[in-house]
Amino acid sequence: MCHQCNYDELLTSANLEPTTNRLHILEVIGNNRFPLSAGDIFKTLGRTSSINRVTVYRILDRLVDGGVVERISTGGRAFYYGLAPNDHHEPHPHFYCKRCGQMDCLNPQSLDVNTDPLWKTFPGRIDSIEIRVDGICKNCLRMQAHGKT
Amino acid sequence: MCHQCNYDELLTSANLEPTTNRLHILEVIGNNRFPLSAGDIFKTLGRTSSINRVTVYRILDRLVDGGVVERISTGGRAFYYGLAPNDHHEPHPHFYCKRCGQMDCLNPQSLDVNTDPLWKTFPGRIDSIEIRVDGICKNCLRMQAHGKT
DNA sequence: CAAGTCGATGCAATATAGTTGCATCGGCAA
DNA sequence: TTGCCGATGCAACTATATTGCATCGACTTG
Repeated sequence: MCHQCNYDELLTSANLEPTTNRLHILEVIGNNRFPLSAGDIFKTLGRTSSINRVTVYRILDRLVDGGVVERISTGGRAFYYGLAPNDHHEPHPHFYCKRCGQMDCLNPQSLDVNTDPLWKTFPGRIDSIEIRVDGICKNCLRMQAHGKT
Repeated sequence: MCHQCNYDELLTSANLEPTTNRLHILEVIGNNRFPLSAGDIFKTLGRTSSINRVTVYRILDRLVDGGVVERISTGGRAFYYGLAPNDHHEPHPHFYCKRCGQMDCLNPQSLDVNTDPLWKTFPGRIDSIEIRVDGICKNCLRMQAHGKT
């Protein structure tokens, strides 16, 4: 959830016209405290407005290109999307529950990573570093313990 | 490339019969110095033997379940597979070139990660931590510079 | 205003990666 | 011999994402 980001501004500063659809998508992503898949976003939007599935994909591509939104790979098949790191959002690792597919944001401090050696020695261009923790979330563990697998 | 791993042994110690197909797949993965996608593996095998696409997927699943092979997510759509960390193979981060799709193994020392805070505070079960660096590889950068985009 | 241009969007078709259901084959045990 | 079982193959299917082409509406230019 982000009370500090002005979505309209985020869009224009990425050279993207703030169309209704784009704002809607950005709001859905920004108002969520964990990353969502394109499908999730499509379903959420479908409840209130009418938008084409393809448009969702296309807008997500543009948002990612513009650096407004971050594309996160899961241990599963779909990509997830969250607000890209900016003044209000530190980069942070994610947790992916292999059982329920839920993806969560971890505290930026929960992993202490020193990337200096990499930047000094790597011969190509580095755009981003993604850290994902895979496992079973608290909820699924509890259900499993109760035999409700 | 692994001269130290005995693939047959790796399989049996994971309670998997060392069938020809399994050995072939494990060899392809182990003899490669960077992770491969299921499609890559299928194509490689197809040159010398005849194996079904589905069998490749199924064997890969078993190998991952058995902890012999590691499933790595890319910035792209397919999973990649490499030998799982063992006595001869330290866990290490990977680099994914967004241009050519090539995935590379990075030196285990290239990133210095302290996971202690996470293990202490995380309420669920942690199975693995995946670190991926995305960007453009040396080769693609060079081609770009020469205008051969 | 008419004509042209362009980005945003929609719809249908297609591509890609992976999965499922069911049949068969070969080895091994009863 | 018979029955069982895991490994494999084949075809169909699913989920996710992408492409091609048409349309619409805002804006520009004459």
